[in-house]
Parts: sequence; structure tokens; C-alpha cells
Amino acid sequence: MPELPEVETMRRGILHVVGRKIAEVGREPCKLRPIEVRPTMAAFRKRAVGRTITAVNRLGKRVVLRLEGGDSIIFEPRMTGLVLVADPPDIEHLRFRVDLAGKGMRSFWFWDRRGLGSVRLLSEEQFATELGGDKLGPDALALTPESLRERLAASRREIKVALLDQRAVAGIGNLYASEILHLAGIHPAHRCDRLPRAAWERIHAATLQVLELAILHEGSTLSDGTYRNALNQSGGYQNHHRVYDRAGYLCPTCSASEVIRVVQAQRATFYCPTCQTKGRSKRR
DNA sequence: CCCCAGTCCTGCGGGC
DNA sequence: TGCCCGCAGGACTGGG
Repeated sequence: MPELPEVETMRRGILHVVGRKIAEVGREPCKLRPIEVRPTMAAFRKRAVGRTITAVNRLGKRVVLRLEGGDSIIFEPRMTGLVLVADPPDIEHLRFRVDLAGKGMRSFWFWDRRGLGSVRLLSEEQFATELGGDKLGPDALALTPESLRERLAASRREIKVALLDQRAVAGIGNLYASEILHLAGIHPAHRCDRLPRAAWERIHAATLQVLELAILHEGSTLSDGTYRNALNQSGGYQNHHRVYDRAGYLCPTCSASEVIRVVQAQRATFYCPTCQTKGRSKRR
């Protein structure tokens, strides 16, 4: 499931479309339930064709193509979406295509097995309304210890659940939340409003460390094999997971406890009961 | 406002 | 071996 490192890898994989002009856009033939594309294809085509792509950005877990004139195309992969420049895993799940004018790469695609993702073209105004303001917190890579603490310290939620809230911090998902809290040595069920200042600093440092290393490895491809980079290659960070999907295995940090799986807010959380303690017990 | 449970969707794996 | 159910968790919504 694409989170910040996977989406950042997608972004880097299509960075070379900057400066290219869009020749055509459209849905790919697909027998499954169609993904959300907005606005209608006729309006989408009218506003995209002939425009030059001026930048490829990432906003939390979305890839953003900036077009000359102010519109943006937003690719939102959600669970199983991919941005591909070549060699799709299969053609049945190709959902959307962008053709480019001129010399070089001719097309790139949005592929999505489960179809929960979307492709949207937004004006500057729509962009500000739907993705700006308080809709999304600061990007996890742009976080400071203070901004993290300011946004979450008053919450009564458990820290693992709060880290998934994109209005608090943008980019962290279920997999990396577990990995971050393990590296920080914080129990996932610790209430935000009971975390000391030093804990926020550890969470902040762990967030940067985990996400940056995961980007270096081009994200995590889990056993279902869904996530691929723009060239349909697997990521490598799954080989560095310390707790995620590793219930019953010995914690690689302490070698004293097995990794535990629990459910928080209907999602799986993995942690080490020795490395990640709650409250006072850890105070030397 | 804050938070949780339910919803969308497809493919896979466990259990019988 | 085959079938069916439950699970995976992005983001959004409805309601307490």
C-alpha cells in the first residue's frame, strides 16, 4: 500500500516528464468497475491536452503533475495504485493513460488492481479547497519535532492511530507507523496527551530515518507483490522491516521478545513489547 | 470538535 | 481439490 516512500518513488520515476507536452489523456479499456476520474473525460481532455507539464510533485500520498496555466493532475494510488512508465504488471488493471507529444517517452499509465485510487484534474482553486488549508498536515519529511508535537500532543488518541491521520501529518500509513514507533521505542497504544516532550523528538527522528531509508530502497513490496516502481520493479525496504508483518519473529533489536500483532482502529499494528514500553516502566 | 465504525474494491490465502 | 469467507488498509462518511 503506497505510503510516502512508495509515492515518492513513483514521483521520481516520472520526473523526466517535466517539460513535456500532453498529447492525449484517457481511460484504458478495463472490464472492472471504473476508477474515479474527474472531471468528465471530455472536460479533462480539453484542459489537459496541449498543456506542458511544469513540475512533478508529491503531496502526502499523492503524485501531483503541475500543468502550465495552473491546473494540476492528481494521481491518488490509495491501496493498489501505481504510476508506470513501462511494462505494466498486467493490462487488465490499466486504468488511465497520458500520451506525450514530441520526442522521448510516449506514454505513462495509472494502474490499479483494486480500483480504489483516482485520477483528478483540479484548478488552483479546487486544489486549495480539496487538498489545501487544514485538509493535510505538513509532509512527514518536512516535519519538525515542534510541529509534530503541536499537532498531536493534545489528542487523547493512541499515538499509532494519530500518526495515520493525514490532517496531522501527511504521508505516514499503516506500515511505516509501526516501523517508526518501533525505532522510536514508543508503545503504539501510548496516548498522545501522555507522551513526554522527549518522546516527540524520538518519534520525529525515527520518522525521518525510516522514511528516508525506505525511499533509498524504493519502498516496500509486500508478499502480495503489488507495489512496484515506475519501471515495474520491486522495492527493497521489505527486507529491512523490523516489525511490520513479522508477528512471532524475534525482535531484531533486542532479540528478547517476539513481535506482537494487535489491532488498533481496525488496522494491524506490530510492535516489540520489550523495546516499546508504555509509561514509566522504561524510566531507568 | 473528536473519534470510531462502516464503506468502497479486488485478489489471495486459510480453513474446511 | 474446490469453494467460501475474511482480510489487506488507502480516504471518506455518518453518527454518537
